[in-house]
Amino acid sequence: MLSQTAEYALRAIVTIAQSEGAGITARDIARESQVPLDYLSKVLNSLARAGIVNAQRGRGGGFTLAIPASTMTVLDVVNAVDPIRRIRSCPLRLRAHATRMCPLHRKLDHALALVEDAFRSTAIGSLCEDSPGRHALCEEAHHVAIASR
Amino acid sequence: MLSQTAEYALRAIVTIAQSEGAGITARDIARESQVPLDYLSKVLNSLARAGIVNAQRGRGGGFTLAIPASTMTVLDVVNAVDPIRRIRSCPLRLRAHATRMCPLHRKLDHALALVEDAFRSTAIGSLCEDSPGRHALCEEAHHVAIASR
DNA sequence: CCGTATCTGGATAAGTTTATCCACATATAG
DNA sequence: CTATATGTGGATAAACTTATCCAGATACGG
Repeated sequence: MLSQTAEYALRAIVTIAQSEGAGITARDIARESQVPLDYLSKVLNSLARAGIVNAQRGRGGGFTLAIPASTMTVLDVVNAVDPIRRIRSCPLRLRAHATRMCPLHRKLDHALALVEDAFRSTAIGSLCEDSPGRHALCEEAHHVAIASR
Repeated sequence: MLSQTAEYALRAIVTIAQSEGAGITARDIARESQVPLDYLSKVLNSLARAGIVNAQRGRGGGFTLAIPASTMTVLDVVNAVDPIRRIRSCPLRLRAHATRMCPLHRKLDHALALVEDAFRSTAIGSLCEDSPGRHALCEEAHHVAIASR
């Protein structure tokens, strides 16, 4: 549902947010978030142009958040690289479909709205807090990794 | 968010559902739902193999729903052509990310769950009912179409 | 000023989705 | 039985996304 690019962008943002504001290089982000460096560079570039992160070139450079993690939302990040496109008019563009297709597209747009709302109400900062004992996903991944050896 | 293929499949299903159970040819579905015929054929084929529709070859043939419109859900159709893939384990597959990436993926999966629920709770039949006065999308599309002349 | 670390961005390739073309199988009407 | 309408499916192309490579610009440390 989410593009690979958006997934990478979110991983990168979380990694930057967790670097304690000190700045972190693309190379380190790539390693920590398991994203191919060269592709990540493009993504980070998009985020910089969107004003989501600050890029600092040269020795000692790297990336920092341009917006506080407590304020920046998942939606901000997703929209910067791969905007959620709400369905605002019938793709068929025919009045005749007012009673035939549009109930469908209203439903689909409603689902998009749910996602948009969920993303908008989730601050990046809230993804960086330690909440011990509730790490279901990664625990499971760990077991799977072991099982598949 | 939804693939073009899923959008086409849903349009096709709604069109079949509205054909009053008499059966409708791929050509007619393509015309009514504004989907390229040759591509639609593949999609209909997938739906047939998934048991969503019945295909009847030869003269007088066409497609009918294999499940009542009141029972078939949007999720059934979407999953037949382009399944919603929930995030059941951390894509990074590292225990070290239990506290660093997984809060993100839990959130993303939660959004997927919202969409899945919305799709599962919407029967195709409910998209075929006339509900006069609430056709915002197509009305707007009509205006846009006029304005862009 | 020099050397190196870093981001920037163009070029290209690989992979996936979407679209098109067309020969063939199948069923019905007459 | 023949002619025609229809779905099936393989081959191919076009478009888009994702990935890789690498030369260049920029900034800092010494």
